[in-house]
Amino acid sequence: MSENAGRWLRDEIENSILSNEFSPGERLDEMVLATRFGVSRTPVREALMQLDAIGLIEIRPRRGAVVIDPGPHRVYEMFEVMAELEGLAGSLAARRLDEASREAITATHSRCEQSAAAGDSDAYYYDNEEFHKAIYAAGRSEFLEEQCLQLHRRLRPYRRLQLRVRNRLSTSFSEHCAIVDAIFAGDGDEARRLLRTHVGIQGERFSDLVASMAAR
Amino acid sequence: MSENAGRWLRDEIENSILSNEFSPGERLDEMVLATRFGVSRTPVREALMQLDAIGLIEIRPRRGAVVIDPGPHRVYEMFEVMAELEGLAGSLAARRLDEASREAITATHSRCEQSAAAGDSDAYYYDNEEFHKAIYAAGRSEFLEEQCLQLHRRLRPYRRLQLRVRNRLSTSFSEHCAIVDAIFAGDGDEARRLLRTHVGIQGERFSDLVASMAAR
DNA sequence: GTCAACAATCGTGTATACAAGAATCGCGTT
DNA sequence: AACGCGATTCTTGTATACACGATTGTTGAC
Repeated sequence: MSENAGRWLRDEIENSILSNEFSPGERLDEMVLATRFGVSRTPVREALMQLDAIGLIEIRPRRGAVVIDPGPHRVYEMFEVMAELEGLAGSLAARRLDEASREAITATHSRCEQSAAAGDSDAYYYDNEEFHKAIYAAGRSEFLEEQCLQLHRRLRPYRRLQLRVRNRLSTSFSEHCAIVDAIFAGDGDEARRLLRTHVGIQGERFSDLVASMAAR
Repeated sequence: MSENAGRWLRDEIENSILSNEFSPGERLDEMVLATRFGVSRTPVREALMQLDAIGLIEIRPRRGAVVIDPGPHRVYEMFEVMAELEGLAGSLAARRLDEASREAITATHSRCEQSAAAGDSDAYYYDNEEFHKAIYAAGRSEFLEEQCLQLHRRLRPYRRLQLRVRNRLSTSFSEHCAIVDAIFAGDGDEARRLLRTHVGIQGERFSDLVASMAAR
């Protein structure tokens, strides 16, 4: 456990929410959490306050905390913003690319290629994350990178669902190829455009998302 | 005071930080805050946890909380992200504009015109905020609107400094005019482009920002 | 039988007490 | 006189106790 219980609990509960162990709408009882993690209510409350500030849960005064249920429309909005931020990261990456970032992108990109070829969607899920993180880092904007990582984290469960859709693996990878080309060519505008459409969910992909969310 | 002390304190301390009453780097002593606001340490700690989660302060384990000092470079990065988000809001606004939003934009825009004509930079500062908020709202994306408002809030002190720069008022207003035209014409791409350059700080405006930050 | 009002219970909000690590100050040594 | 080491003090981290509002269950009246 981390050196202070509050911080540790925050991560612990956050992971439980993002891995769907606590379902959206579920009530989070302070005493239950406290006994479950073997601490008093104080650090539990501090963790909940932080999760409320981040927007993962909602604390209604005197009525306890519940896991926020974004709903399909809001998830769509979040992907829309994510697409925009990733687009910016990509355009910055194209302009500021250095040797280390280039290698990081190449390495994660080829790992994606292998997973896609193997049809291993779980492996691709992980490699895809690393690929995108490499692009965030290549943009050389700490604030942007943090924002991207945070949103990426929140959207993780939905992204996972998305990947299970038919043909998504090969489609995703071929989009990656074009993105890498644009970044390596220093074409910021093209990288931005490609990343926006890659990350955003338009047309039938939105129905896919809704369907997979309803399936839970 | 709000119905619970923690929430109230969070807003109170947040405002104190954003209005520069607590300077960047300053140490926030729990007992001092508690006695100052007439409460115990418990709600103070809860407020601090939330501010830490938002990114306004940093709580170093066992060593207390300090107000984060972004530094010019990080502020630049934040404006860069803000520009991107506002660009998205503008493009959405252009596509989804309805009568109510159109009127809100028109109203705030004309208030900006009056303040700019009067050379009243304090009034313009406020009207400008409302104008931008009207655009966020017109985009019809709750999540995006929230993100915009939060970043806008955090950048408020620096924005204020910016406005004092010579000629900025009239320049800003003429940019507003073009933005309004693009949105009302339904030209999302143009609105996006104009807002990006309007909000972003490039070239000499970055030096202006650094200079005004150093002046504090 | 249904609805409303009241009471009991449960859970959150706040204060306080205690424990433990960090910072500080003083003393001793070189 | 300067530096290092130790004790003291101060502040944070956690637990517990208490108070108050919300929720729920029960009883009574219509």
